[in-house]
Amino acid sequence: MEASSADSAPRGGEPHPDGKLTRERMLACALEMVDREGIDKLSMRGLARALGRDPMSLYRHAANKADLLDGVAETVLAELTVDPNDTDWVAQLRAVARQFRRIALSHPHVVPLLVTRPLATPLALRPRGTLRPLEDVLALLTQAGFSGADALHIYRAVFGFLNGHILNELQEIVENPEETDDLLRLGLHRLPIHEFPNLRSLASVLASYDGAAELERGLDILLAGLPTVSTSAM
Amino acid sequence: MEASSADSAPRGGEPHPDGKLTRERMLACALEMVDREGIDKLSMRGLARALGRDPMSLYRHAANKADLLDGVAETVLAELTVDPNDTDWVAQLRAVARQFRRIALSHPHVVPLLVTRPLATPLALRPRGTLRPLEDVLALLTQAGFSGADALHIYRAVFGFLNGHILNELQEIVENPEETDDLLRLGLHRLPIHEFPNLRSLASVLASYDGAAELERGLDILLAGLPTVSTSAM
DNA sequence: AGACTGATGTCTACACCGTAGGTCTACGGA
DNA sequence: TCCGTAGACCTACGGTGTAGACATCAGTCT
Repeated sequence: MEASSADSAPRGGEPHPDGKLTRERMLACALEMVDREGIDKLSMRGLARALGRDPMSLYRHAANKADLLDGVAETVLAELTVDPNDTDWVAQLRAVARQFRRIALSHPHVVPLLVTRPLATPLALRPRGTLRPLEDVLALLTQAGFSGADALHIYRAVFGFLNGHILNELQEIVENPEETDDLLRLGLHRLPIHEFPNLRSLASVLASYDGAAELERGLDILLAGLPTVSTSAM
Repeated sequence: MEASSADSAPRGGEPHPDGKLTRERMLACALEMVDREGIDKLSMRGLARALGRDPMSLYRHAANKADLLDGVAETVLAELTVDPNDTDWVAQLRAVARQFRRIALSHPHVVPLLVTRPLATPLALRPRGTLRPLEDVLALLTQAGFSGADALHIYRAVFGFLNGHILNELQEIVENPEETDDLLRLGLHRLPIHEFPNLRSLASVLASYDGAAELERGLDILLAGLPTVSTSAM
């Protein structure tokens, strides 16, 4: 008996960790694997191996692999909390934005899921945890006196910008981190000089990218510009 | 001879279209398939079938499947043209933005590639066609009198916003297009009323989303705000 | 002319994948 | 006591990406 159960969970994690397998445990483990090795290294079989279970048991807690990925995205997004009762809506949105950035940076491999999964699913069918921030921001803004339409508009502007920003920030990858010369560090020396003169000349600027500052400046522009245009154009 | 060649390319497209298989032809076919059925329905074998070739021949023109996907993204992005000599940089950026939106909307299934692929590759190793718009925008802005650093900053702001916007716009999916009632059309009736009151009450606003207008308003805010902050904060 | 070389296409094979369908077990309520 | 149901497991099927060996052929050099 022990032989067969040991055989059914041969490699990796504990053979039978303890107690039952819950959706949370499964998602937590999946998140850990994605954080470590990236999305496309996550397989149902590999996840089951890490949990010490049979691959098929996962389907008790997730309908699909797609559903599992949705769950991972939801888990990460659940770290984001919005206080709909804050009376200073600008400050609250800033706080949310900083939070969002921090979460994205600490789970960079999940970001593709965050931006990509909603493209496949109509709003109302998305995992509920995903809709929570939307609902809460709407509450925040209507309590601040905005109409529903304007609230939605502001939500879209802020989160659109936020998604764009973290996509930008996560693209800053240094090729040879140990190099001291910026041009070599970024690998820009391979670009033909006559084809990409501007890009090459920006090596030092590219190397000193400051994501946090960039986010703040974007928010400055956005939050300053938003209320002035919001009602007039709709 | 004919028998064996017909056997090697059994289903789908022409058996041996004509002439050689080029990278362009392969990418064009791949793009077509992605546009039709989405990214994850694209397999090397399926693509080969559609081309009437052996799956392995694809590897003469793409190192990987990843490389092939990069190629598809590059192909699409190549439709984007920037005129670096336009003396009105604001107008030119607006034109680029509208172009970008149009391209993204006509290849919605490629958008995940566009926003996601650069996350894996350091700037200098990205497909050249992908860097072309960046270089050209930098040229446009430095010719307009901006410093390199400011030019880069503006590029990031605009394209970050652009990415965010189209991610937003592509999320607008109606569940039952034939329904007339907005709440049902969007499927919002499934959301528990007491948990998502704000969201549910916005059915009509959600249903009348106008992407083009939204883009213009965002550009208004961004382009108005950008020059005023650009040098002062760096 | 003949040999060599490199690009291109083809075939086979391998390890891995997602998951349909069925079975075994344990348990809680009737 | 019996049944229903939830959880876990096993087997099996039809796919996947791609390594590695081989075939074909155009061109180039001798």
